[in-house]
Amino acid sequence: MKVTFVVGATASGKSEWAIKRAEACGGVIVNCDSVQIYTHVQIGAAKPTASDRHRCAHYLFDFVQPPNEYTAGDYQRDFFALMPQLEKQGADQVFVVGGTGFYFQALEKGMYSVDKAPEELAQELREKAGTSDGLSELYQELQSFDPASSEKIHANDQYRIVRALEIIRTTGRKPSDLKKEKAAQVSSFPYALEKVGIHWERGELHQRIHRRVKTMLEEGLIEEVKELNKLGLSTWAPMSSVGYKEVQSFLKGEIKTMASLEESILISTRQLAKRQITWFRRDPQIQWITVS
RNA sequence: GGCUUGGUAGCUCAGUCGGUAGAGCAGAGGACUGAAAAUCCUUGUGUCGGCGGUUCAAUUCCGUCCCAAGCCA
Repeated sequence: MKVTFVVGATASGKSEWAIKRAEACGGVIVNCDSVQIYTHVQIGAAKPTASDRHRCAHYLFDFVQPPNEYTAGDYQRDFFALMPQLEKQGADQVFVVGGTGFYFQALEKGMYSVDKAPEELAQELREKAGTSDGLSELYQELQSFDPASSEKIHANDQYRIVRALEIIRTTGRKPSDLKKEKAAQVSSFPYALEKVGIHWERGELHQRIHRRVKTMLEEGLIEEVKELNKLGLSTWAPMSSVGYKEVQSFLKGEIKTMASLEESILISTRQLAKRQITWFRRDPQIQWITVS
């Protein structure tokens, strides 16, 4: 079975490209986008439409129900559970499509397994990291337990400091050692792999993003967020993704006008695209193509 | 037409009691092992509206003109 990673920035046309190819060779599409895995978020997530899904089989879309949240580890497990099924069904070409570099990395390089940190611990660490004194204490703790990790993590990076200490306190191991051990294992990706990236000149990409954002607003993104809020999902993970968080601010009155709502979604989307490009740029195995 | 307040980085603005300027945002570049559409780092020379004057020196003071907003006619 052959696997093709289809990567690129948001709005680059990855899905369309992959669907065409899949149609042509009887392949299937597997999602690799950290928002499109969730149910309920529809317009802002830019999921494939019903008619797209008739064109070829789609997997790992639209299946994580609230209030569940999902991680790269979950994704990796679900992916490798799915593949034998696809093989049994006779699929011989799988297109893994999305913009979440971290998830692609989880597939290719694996994830070292650690027990989940107890919720109370996570809570405690997060609270402490919220104050600047607390944060620098935590950072010092990290420095003394695992200097190698602390060198790679910036003192302001709350999120990574908390995560590293979760691992240290629950397993007693150094994250840098876990990483080293994992890297030493020769666990290569078990399928024939090719990587394709959809490339756009920056200005053209920005135009595509502009069109997409306008369309999302026209199709009722604001209504969608209101509905999700009614269901009590205002703090659910996908609600802090691009588009959703800006509409939340708009509904709270922090963003005053439609024009500035559109502008701030545009800015966030461009920034997301830039981060995605930075992520994929460092992988020399990606074959960049242009489409028109 | 008169008065007032402004005109400083792409945008919003700070500042220089005269020695040619800095923040936030945007932009650009980067990091990334269970929230990743998240989180974090690096990066700021621009006729300081134009033209004159005073001065060793003007973006800063003075004059004048232009532009914008407000008030009065």
